[in-house]
Amino acid sequence: MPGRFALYASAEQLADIFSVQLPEKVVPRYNISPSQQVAVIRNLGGENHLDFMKWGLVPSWADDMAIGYKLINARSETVFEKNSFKRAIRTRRCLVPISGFYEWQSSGSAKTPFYISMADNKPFALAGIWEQWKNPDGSIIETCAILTTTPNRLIETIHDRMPVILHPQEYSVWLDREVSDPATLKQLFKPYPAEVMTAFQVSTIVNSVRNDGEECIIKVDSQDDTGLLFN
DNA sequence: CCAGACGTTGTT
DNA sequence: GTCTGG
DNA sequence: CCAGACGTTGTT
DNA sequence: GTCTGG
Repeated sequence: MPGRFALYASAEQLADIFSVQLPEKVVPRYNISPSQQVAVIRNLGGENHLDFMKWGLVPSWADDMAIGYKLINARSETVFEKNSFKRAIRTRRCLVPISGFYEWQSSGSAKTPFYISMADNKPFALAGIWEQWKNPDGSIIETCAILTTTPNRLIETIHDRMPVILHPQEYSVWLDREVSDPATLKQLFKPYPAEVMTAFQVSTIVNSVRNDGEECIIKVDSQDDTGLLFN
């Protein structure tokens, strides 16, 4: 997956880490869901830009935007082969800056949300692709999706997939529109090292997209989903 | 050739 | 637009 | 990803 | 159960 993430870094922090020119003001978000506007970083004209677009990729040939609800993730193993992604992966790649993401651990019918981030709590980048779709009214809609891969040793205890997280030294090649060679890009599709990441259980408050407060990332004890009420 | 799909996750 | 299935 | 709807007619 | 909305 993931199907939910958070971004609460300051514009200054993002400018520093992602070499973004004139970052727009980024409002802290703790529960970013599919179909919502997300921040992405693209390289346009040799400079990195921070833009906002809808999460859920709508290919140029789509009849309507509904398909975007399905295309929030792209498997890195097959992204060069799938009709919906093959054009974007070659020439329209982006970084999706986040503070952390959520994964739900299934046990029988129970689903327990976990918040996963870097141990140093710094923002990092997911590998993303983006598209343009022409609305019948003539407007251009920009959308994006994130790549997934196999989990690392930390995340495999929670879930069987994780997003492709890029190392800072990989940002420039990922954003370089001159690069389109699958072999080169596939080298980036590996699980991020578990040693520098951390995960903890959070309240099911995050289950509802209507909740976008800091309480989404408050740690709760195992077996105690009501942590917020009693802490 | 044309028609129809184009995706992932999770669950069975 | 491009691929798969029939 | 999860939550919530799943519908039409008629009226405003 | 399945689709849509967020």
